[in-house]
Amino acid sequence: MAVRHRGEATGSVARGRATIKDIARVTGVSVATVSRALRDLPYVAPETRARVVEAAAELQYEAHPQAARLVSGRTWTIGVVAPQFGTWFPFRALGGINSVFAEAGYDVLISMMTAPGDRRRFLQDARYFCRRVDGLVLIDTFVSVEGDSADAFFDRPAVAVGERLDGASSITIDNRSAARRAVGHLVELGHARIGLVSGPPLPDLPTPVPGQRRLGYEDALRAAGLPVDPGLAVSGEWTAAGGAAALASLLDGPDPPTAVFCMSDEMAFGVLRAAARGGLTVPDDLSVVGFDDHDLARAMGLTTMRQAVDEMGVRAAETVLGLIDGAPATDITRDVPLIVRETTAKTG
Amino acid sequence: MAVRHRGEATGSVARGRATIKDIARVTGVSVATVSRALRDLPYVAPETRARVVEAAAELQYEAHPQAARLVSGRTWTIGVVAPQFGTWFPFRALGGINSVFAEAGYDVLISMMTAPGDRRRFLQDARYFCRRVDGLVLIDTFVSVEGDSADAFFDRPAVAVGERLDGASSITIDNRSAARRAVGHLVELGHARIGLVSGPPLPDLPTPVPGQRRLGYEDALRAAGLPVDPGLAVSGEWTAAGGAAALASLLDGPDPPTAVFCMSDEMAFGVLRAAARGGLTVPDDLSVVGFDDHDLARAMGLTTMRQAVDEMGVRAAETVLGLIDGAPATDITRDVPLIVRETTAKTG
DNA sequence: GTCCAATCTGTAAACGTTTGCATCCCTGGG
DNA sequence: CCCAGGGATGCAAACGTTTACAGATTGGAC
Repeated sequence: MAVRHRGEATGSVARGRATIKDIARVTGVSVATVSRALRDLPYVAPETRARVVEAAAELQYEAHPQAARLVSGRTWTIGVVAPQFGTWFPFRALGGINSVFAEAGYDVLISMMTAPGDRRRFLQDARYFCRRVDGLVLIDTFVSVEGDSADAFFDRPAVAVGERLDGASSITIDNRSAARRAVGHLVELGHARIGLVSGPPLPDLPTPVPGQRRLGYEDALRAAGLPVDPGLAVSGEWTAAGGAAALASLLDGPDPPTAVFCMSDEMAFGVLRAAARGGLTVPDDLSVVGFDDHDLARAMGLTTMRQAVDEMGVRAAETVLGLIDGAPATDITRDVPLIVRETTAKTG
Repeated sequence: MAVRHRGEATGSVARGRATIKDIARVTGVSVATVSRALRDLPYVAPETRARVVEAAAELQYEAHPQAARLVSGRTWTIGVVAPQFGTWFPFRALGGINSVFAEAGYDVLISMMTAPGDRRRFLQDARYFCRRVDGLVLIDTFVSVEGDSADAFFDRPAVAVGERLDGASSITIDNRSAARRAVGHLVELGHARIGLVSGPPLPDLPTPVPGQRRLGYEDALRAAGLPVDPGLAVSGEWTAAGGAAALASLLDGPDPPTAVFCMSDEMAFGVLRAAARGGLTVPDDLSVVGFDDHDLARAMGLTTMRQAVDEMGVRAAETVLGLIDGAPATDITRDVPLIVRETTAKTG
């Protein structure tokens, strides 16, 4: 239990604070008028407003948000929940999300799912978390609330990024089609044995993403009349280390691939590194295509599928703002362009 | 101006909420007793507490944080401010910070400085931001508040990570000594011409970090009796692209270095890439040492100075918690061990 | 049996805003 | 001259808790 007794003395000493009451006394108007003047509401005489504003500055008045929140019911805060703020995707999205809300005058509260897949604790915490926010952005959360749809459960406008969630708006990509195009690119270059470096399989994480991308991979092979060899698909952690290990096991096989499609750029970086250590030259001996357009992908010359995560964050934030203003729910599917760089080439 | 009128109707419909008053009515005790029972305060009969807890569960009671905050004065929220949540360092720290506060029952509010160096706007916003939090973590913020020390300005316990701030606690590293050891490692390997790939010079960002690291670099050279050649020091963006550009200019010179010390791993990645494109083999033709121990450094085999950023975040968070409980301010300087991997070797 | 302290509970006053309603004043149209 | 209407303001009731204080009840020590 994270409950603490609230009464303890604190080390900090609060300096005397001015309240709207003080401003009212100084200017000789009522607190109601002060409140209205400070918020630019109509029905305040310009001259009165000026006096109030001046007095507020004079007294170094700083609004007390908690009080306003209590009565108005709005918290002017948005919650962002992500499985863990340690991986590239949610972090990058957070940047975009934050910029929009900051501009709109909202605070951003973050909540991390303690452990990926710890759904019970998440749902328990989520209930309380919601109370403090006007809206929610769910990044890669993949919670489905049995019975309840998301909006009923959270009782707040919510938008999911990277997933589709029942009862919430969403910003997603078509993972299957993107994967198909990534692998299609390799096919066009003449590759016939194309490996798949996949993220962890379903049971570990309740996300449909790896499954969809795998389907896209198979789609592309079938479309080209190529066989789908299960021996060419390996999975591992969503990290560079995972990618390196995956490639090692691929190269161990009897008939190694001439190209690989990686489900994330971080895995691709590991693949690149493992290839170099194994004496393979990229792209001459091995073509590699990643997924994400990670910050380092450009510098690495990695061919990849661009998932503009920060923009997805921006769109998600804008959608939340819209929902708060009463706009209907929407599902946005974003394009995922292929960015050809230097890790893919025609087969020799 | 980010001021909005608060009165607008929202799209969401609040479901009927139970308050402690309802619980009081149902159980037949007073609200005071309910409040005490729910918070595990002493002087509540066990049987009463049980009834209250049961009723709360029955009514699906969810506490209303705003109200509690108003009267108790504590917000149970911590503010984290960073220059921009787009770079690796603050992001990584955020992970550690968040985990500690989540465990301790605090919310984490984030605030991004809109533009690096936009001090005026930051200070203006900061005042209001403070009011909503019980404590602050300042990541790489490098604000100095003229006249006021940080604790007086914020009027809240504050700890800085990555910098030392007047009037705040801090979690820092000794940048000069770390750089000296990094370059010392290269010296020990027999390198005599050692390049420096530096972050942007001072005027761009009010941080002493690049300056300190440069001093450490020079220390190491002088200690080894090597000349300090200004032509061997180039600076660029803190990114892989910046690193790549820096190396290119270094290789352009009349007498290129056999080793380089990079002020960040991301720059080092760019250097690695540029070296490969330039036909240089690492570490045979060029030794490279980075700084940070970025997530990808291990997978890249990069020799680097380990700055365990997530742990720094953890320590920072713990320090804030301590300050809130009245502990005295502290300045922690963390070790920065050299991690030797595969990008450094003896000169041929 | 008295008294004191400790335990338990209730009453009511905060906390600093927002907001519905009432009031007052002024202007202009009839 | 009267009245309608709207602008400007004030009054006071919320909002949902926490907490100082005061009672009430016990149990044990004298």
